[in-house]
Amino acid sequence: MSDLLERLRGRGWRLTAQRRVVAEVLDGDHVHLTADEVHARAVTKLPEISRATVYNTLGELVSLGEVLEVSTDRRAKRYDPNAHRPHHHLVCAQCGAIRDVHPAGDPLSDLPDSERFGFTVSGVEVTYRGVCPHCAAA
Amino acid sequence: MSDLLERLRGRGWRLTAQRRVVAEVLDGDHVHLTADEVHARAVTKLPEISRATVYNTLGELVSLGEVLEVSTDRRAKRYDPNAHRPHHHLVCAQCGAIRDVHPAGDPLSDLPDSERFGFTVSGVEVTYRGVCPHCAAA
DNA sequence: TGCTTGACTTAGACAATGTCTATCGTAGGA
DNA sequence: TCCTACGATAGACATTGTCTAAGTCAAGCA
Repeated sequence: MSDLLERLRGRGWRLTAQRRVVAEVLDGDHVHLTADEVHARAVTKLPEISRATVYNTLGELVSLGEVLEVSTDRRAKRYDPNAHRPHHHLVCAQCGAIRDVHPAGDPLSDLPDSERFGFTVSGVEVTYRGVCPHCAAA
Repeated sequence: MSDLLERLRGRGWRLTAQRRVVAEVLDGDHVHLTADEVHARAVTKLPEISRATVYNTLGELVSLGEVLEVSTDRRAKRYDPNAHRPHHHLVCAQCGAIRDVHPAGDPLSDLPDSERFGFTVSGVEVTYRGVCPHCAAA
């Protein structure tokens, strides 16, 4: 994580306590947190941190490419610190659990020119839907 | 569209003026409308239709499998009347335009068991991102 | 070390989207 | 035609995210 802080510093970031805390939260073992969850965890470390700051900081991390935004449902964006390895997501339709997955093949190459309608296609997101073992057992 | 109305009737739907109007709007040539856009168009045909009714009706159409929910951004769900032919979506990152696309290959078969983590995988959504010709020219 | 400055943070209002509830209306069967 | 359960309605409410104006502070510089 100090890697991340150093990288950010190198990009001209002012290193404030709030930003440090947000980075720490994302570095924990819980992945795919919502902005609100990030805020909740950040508050336990720095009670006076505001919601706007968390949103701002997450937005900055995303635009710097350090964190990915994931939109697997309409409820809330989730933030995926695993930005440096391309991957897709597998989502439980019942409990919302998310796993990173690495399918074979490249969906981009599956889209022929005739299906691109003149678009400059730059990326693709794949979301698998299913039921996780825990929900299936219940 | 009368097809659709007949199908719905066959499923025990009560055929009200409001539901008829929502179905008509979806049957128009504009695809991928948001709930709000559907409401706006419905109001021109039936001024007293309420927002809740549009939401309810769309939700019912979705659960009946007559319409697909599409979530290409965090702004709003969109409703895709093209539910009977499997397809994916190509979205302009600038203006939000959406096209239906039919890529080759089947992403489901690209996900090996070792990457399923015990999930029962039932579906997959693929969203291509890019810039449409119109925005590229601007 | 002690200023200065502009970037950062804050609280809270606001906006957009969607959901819920209590009440009223009506489609369709008897 | 009348009844009744299902559907529609208005509007409050919830959630998520954005914006603004004012205060605060990290980092560079003397």
